[in-house]
Amino acid sequence: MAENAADSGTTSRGRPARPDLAAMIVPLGRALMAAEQPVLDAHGLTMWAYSVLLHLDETPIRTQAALAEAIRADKTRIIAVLDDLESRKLIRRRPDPEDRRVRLLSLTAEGRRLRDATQTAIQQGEERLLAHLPAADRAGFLKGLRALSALPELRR
Amino acid sequence: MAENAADSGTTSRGRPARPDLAAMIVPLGRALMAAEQPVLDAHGLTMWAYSVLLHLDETPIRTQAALAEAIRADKTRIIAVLDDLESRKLIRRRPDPEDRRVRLLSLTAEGRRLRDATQTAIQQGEERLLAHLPAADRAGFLKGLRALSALPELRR
DNA sequence: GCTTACGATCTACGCGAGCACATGATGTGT
DNA sequence: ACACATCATGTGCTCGCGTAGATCGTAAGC
Repeated sequence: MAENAADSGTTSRGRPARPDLAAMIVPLGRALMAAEQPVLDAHGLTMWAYSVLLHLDETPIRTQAALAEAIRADKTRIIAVLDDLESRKLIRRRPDPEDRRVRLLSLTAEGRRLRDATQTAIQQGEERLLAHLPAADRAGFLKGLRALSALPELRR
Repeated sequence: MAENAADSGTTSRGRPARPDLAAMIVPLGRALMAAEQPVLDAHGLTMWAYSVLLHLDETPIRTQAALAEAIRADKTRIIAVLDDLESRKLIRRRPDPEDRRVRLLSLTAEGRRLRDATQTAIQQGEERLLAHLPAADRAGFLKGLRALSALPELRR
């Protein structure tokens, strides 16, 4: 069918049939972050703090360096974030009795509550956006997005 | 069906059924840009320069400020980029006879050639990624992505 | 015990990006 | 003519971030 060239991404002669993926995805990411910002502000969290809360009890995180890498933050930058979260009793940070060099990080009940409340609010905003898509496109988009996110090629 | 809760984004009790969109899209965008970088280097273009070439004859751009806004760049930053592109004869920049304050920007033939070559190379890389998706998901992903990119809510 | 390795922390440096303001050339309204 | 707006451009400030190196406490191997 005539769509074949478009499906493969380029027409037979030169000019591509779609914008670059990055040219669509990067601005979309920017817009999503901008939409998140007021929600985060309302919950008293920075992006980094929110990232920390999100990742904290997903995978058992042992070292702060590991956490920093997981959320793609600099390990020197994460410290102030953790200090703040700890002082607000959202996370716990105490020396591992097994190896007192490492600080064991864990969410407090309050931290978990705040994370859930924030994430719910954020995803409600996202749902309003997704509502603009026809159901089929929306499902396909999410499925494709999750699959791409899981690709090891993009992990690093 | 059991998928309904997941489709609406949250389960009945609290914890969401999917990662935040931004948490998937932003890293994906980063990865795509990282994948683009070597290609751009090979073609002697920066991101900004490539953005300029991409946008230049899509919409009739009159002022440099308009171009800057279109590619979401700072209008003071774009000048050096234009200087470089002009000195390499990839774009033309000359005063509008109608209004000699504005500089009319246009792609040269060589600029168009370089843009096409670069974009083709970039999209080939993207296609290798998309190839990991089942055809149905891939089509749905692209369709959803294009629809979301076109949403006016995200435009600004 | 000594040496080496590792984790957390701090400080200093540099880069890239956005923002605000100034300037010079040019248009436009009165 | 004069006041004001607009465009391109330059300059300097500030932020956020990443990198590198130093320090301190702690482990682990010899």
